[in-house]
Amino acid sequence: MALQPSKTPKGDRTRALVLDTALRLFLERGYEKTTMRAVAESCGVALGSAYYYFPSKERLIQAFYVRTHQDLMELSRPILQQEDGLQARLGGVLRAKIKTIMPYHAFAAVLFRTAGDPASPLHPFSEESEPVRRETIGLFREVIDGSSTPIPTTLRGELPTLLWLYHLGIILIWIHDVTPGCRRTYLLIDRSVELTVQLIEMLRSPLFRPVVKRMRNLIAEIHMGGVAG
Amino acid sequence: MALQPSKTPKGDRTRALVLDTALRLFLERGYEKTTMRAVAESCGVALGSAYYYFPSKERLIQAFYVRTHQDLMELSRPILQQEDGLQARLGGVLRAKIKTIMPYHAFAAVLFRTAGDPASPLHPFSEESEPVRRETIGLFREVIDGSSTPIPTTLRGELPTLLWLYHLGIILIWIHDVTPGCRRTYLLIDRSVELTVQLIEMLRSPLFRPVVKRMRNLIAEIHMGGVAG
DNA sequence: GTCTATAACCGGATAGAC
DNA sequence: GTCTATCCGGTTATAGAC
Repeated sequence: MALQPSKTPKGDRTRALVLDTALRLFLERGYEKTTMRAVAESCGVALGSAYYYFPSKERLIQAFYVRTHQDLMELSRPILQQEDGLQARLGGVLRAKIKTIMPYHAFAAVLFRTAGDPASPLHPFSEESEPVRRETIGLFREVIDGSSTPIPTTLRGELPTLLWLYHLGIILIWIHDVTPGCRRTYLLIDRSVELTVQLIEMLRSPLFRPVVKRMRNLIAEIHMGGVAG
Repeated sequence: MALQPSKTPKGDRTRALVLDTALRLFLERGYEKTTMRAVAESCGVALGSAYYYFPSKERLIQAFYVRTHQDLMELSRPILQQEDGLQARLGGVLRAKIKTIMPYHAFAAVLFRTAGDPASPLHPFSEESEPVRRETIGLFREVIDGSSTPIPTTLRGELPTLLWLYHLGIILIWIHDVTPGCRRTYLLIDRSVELTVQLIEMLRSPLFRPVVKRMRNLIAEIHMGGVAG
């Protein structure tokens, strides 16, 4: 995670205090309006101390990613134990993802705006995001592997990464969703999961052999370029 | 374009001067390292004057979008006049797009990092981007309409927007492309255009009627939510 | 070596005089 | 429409305390 805990218990406590305070203030007044000075003051440490633990304001966001990711992993476990249809597994995990980030919807825009910036340590394809990305892709592999629905073997290797990209798309839509309770996002999850499962089932037909093969080559090319690699 | 040129010729000149200087400095030393003070100093106006024309540093980027977009429209005209196969038309326009933005590859990251931020006036789905977006989607409509390749009628309405999204994906890959001359991006354009055309042709089969219908509903849902609407 | 605190620095943005 | 002066907040330097 590269967010190395400090060496002493005291440091750990201070670190957690700063992070909790920051996330709370982000929720209360948004990211931009929360100054580092306010975070430090609000939890009774000096500005320099906050920077000792978090080298930049952005790093506080990374901690947020890690935190909600852990929530997702926990929420997913019972789902993957109980369900065995692909549709229920995939839909369950996606709904769980939205559930974990829902409290932060008000300032989600800022949290995810680095998504397009390869220079930022926070964008989903970056080195720093690698552990979380790997785990999430692994989660989608589990979604597939534990499912009773037969998967086209030619696509089995790539599918987890594709589903991860798909889940990024859902998050993008959630960011823009203004319906109460983000109903629309949940609706879109249901609809698109249905469609996705239908497509996956179709792709098993030998009719699609050439198209699937071409897709695989394309995905392999993209991987070589470093994206999602 | 909402980048209203000012009423007086003098203002016009100053405005253009600031913009040209800014883009030049962005090219020379990158976006982050170009300070507004440097832009102002470098073209002999006061800092406040630069801000009189561009209310924020970000707005200079918007001017860049508009400029390269105009380049694309011009480059596309001869292509669409000469080619009539879908593959040649789509591929030609996408290669032209990359050509127009290629000089800015070094700082492309920054230019496009707002892609995920709904709060920014610059992200592709925003109100301010609407004119450019509408024109670009129109360009893709022309790509389809003037093509000799038959298009599944059920998808004809949505296809331009889908192609526009696909072109955003290509740009995302280009941003991350480190191969000399961005060879990989051009290769991926060729490969993915081939695949896309093949998929479009397949979707004409009545076999796909239910899937296509479901896709249409899904896209309509997303439109209603405001994304790409 | 681990942590805290204070005082700058730097650059984006704004106010208000002319 | 152009300027100067100033604010504001992220970030950094540094001096020391434990």
